[in-house]
Amino acid sequence: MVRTARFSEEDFIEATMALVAEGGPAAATMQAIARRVGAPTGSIYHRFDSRSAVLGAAWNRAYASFIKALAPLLRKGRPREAALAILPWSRENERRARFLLLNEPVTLFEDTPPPAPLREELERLEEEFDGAFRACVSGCGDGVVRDEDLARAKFLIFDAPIAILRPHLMRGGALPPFAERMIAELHAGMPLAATRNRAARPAVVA
Amino acid sequence: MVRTARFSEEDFIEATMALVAEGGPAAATMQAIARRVGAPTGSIYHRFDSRSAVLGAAWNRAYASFIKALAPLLRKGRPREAALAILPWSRENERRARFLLLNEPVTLFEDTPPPAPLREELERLEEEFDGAFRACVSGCGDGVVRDEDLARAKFLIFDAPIAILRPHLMRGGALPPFAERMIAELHAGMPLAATRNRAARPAVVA
DNA sequence: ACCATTCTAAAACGTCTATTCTAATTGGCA
DNA sequence: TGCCAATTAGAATAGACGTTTTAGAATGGT
Repeated sequence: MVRTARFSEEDFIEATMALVAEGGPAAATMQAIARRVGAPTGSIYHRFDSRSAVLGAAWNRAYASFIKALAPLLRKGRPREAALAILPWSRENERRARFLLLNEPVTLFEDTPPPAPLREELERLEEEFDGAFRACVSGCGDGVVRDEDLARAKFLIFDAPIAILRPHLMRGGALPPFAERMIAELHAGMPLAATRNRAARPAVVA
Repeated sequence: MVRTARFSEEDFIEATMALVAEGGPAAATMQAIARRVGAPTGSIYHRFDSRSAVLGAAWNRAYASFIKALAPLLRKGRPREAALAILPWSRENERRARFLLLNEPVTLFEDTPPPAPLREELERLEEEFDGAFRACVSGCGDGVVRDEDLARAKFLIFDAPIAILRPHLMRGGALPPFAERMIAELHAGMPLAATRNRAARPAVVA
C-alpha cells in the first residue's frame, strides 16, 4: 500500500444501505452514495466493479448478519425463538432491517445481477438458511422434509413475522409490543408440521 | 370524435400490468408499453399525462378488483372466507395478482407519485378497504377498534395469505392446494381478536 | 530524493428514459 | 366534397444515470 485511503468499502456499503433504507433502491444512485460519503463518484469504482457490486455486497452483509442471528436457533429446533429473534435483531440493526426485510432481491437486482463472486456468496448464504430450516423441520418429525412442511416453516418463522413487522418498519420508529405477542400467538396456534392424514380443524365462524 | 382511436386506455393499462407482472416495474418503460400494444410511444400521452399516470391507473384498477372480491365478505363478518377468497381471485386474475400482490406501491411510485386524481382515487380505495376491515373487527367484539386488533385482522386476512402465496405467484404456475390448507389452519389457530386481559398462550417448546 | 503504486478528484462519455414536437392521417359532418 | 379536430406516427429533446477517463496528489520503500 502506498497511499492511505480516505474511503473504505465499509463506508460505501453503509451509505448504500442507509439510502435504500430511507428512500428505496432507486435512491441509491452512485452519485447519491458518493455524496453521502463525501467522495467523488469515481472513487467507488476503485473498490467496486459496478453499482450492482455495491448493492450485492450490502445485501450479502445484511443477510449474513440476519442468518447468524436465526440459524443457530433453527438448528437447535427452536422455531418460535427463531421467529421472535427477528425482533431484537431488527431493533439492534434498524438500518439493515429496513434494507433487508423491506426489499426483495429480485427488485433490487432486476436490472443487472451482481458479479459472479457475490452471486455465489449469496447462494451459499441461501443454502445455509435453507439447511437450517430443513434441520428444524426434520427435527420435529421424521427424516423426510416435505415441500409443504418446509413452506410452512418458512412462513411461520420468516415470512409471517416479517409481514407483521413490515408496517412498523416502513413507518419507522419503535416496533410495538403487540408485534411480539402476535408472533408468539401465531406459533402457539399453528403447528410447525402440517397435520397429517386429517383435514385442518375447521374454524368456528360467527 | 373525428378519428376512430386504434388504441384504448384499456390497451395501455393491460400492457403495463402484463409487463410489470412479467419483469418487474422497471420493465414497464413507455417504449415497452407502446411496443407491446403496437403503438408509437407518443400515443400513450394522448390518454395519460405521464408514466406514473399509467402505472397509477393500472394499480387502482387491480386494487379495485381485489377489494370488490374481499370487502363484502369482510363486512359480513367472515374473515376466514375473505382470506380464502384471495386464492380464487388470484387464479382468475393471474396477471393482476402478480401485479398487485408482488409489488409495493411505495416501490412502484417511488420516483414520481401519480397525479392528484389517481392519488385521491387510491385513497378512497384504501379507505374502503380499511373500513371493511374495521367493520369486520368491530363485528367480532365491542364497538371500539384497537390498533392491535386492526393490525391483527390485516395480517390474518391480507398480509399472511399473501406471504403464503408469494413464492408461488413469483414462480408462476398453479397455486398448490396446501396454500389453502395453510390459510385455513392459520385462521383456525389464531383468533381474530387479541386475547384480552391475559397473556398469549405460551407455546410448548421441545 | 526518487519512483511505482494507489488513491482522490472531477469532468466527460454514452446510453437509456420520459416527454415533447411536428407532420401526416383519419373519418364524421357541414 | 372538403373541412377539422382527434389521433397516429415517429423523430427529436432534455435530463439522469452508470461508467470511464484523465489528471494530480499522497505514500512508503529504496
